[in-house]
Amino acid sequence: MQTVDDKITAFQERVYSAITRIPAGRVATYGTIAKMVGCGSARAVGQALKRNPFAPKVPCHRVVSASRSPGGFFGETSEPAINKKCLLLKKEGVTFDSSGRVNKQHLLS
DNA sequence: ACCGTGACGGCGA
DNA sequence: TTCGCCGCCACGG
Repeated sequence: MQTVDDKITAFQERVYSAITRIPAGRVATYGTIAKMVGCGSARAVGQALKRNPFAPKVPCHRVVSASRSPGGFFGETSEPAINKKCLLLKKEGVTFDSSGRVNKQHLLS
């Protein structure tokens, strides 16, 4: 990955790489990604994602919380940002329940 | 080098 | 089932 010369740690690059593996119409939880990169903390993944310098390259919108909550979007947990994220997922074929939570059937292992 | 913060997760009330 | 608290990891100041 050398699209930009941003200086990021190997950990972040690792996280981005894992997220890139997520197919459209599917979503993964921060915890799952954490395990992928060999980390036991989903928080660390969130930190890396919020810094995501590869915005369109890395589909961060396909990453949700284990509670099936949308999570955040570009460092913003506000309604508008989340709304945009959910809209993108819906576009990819992801469905949500009445509570606004992602259906687990879309969860990637 | 140290402390505080944060797109979370799991357990308990 | 929902709300709250504590715990983990990595990063910025």
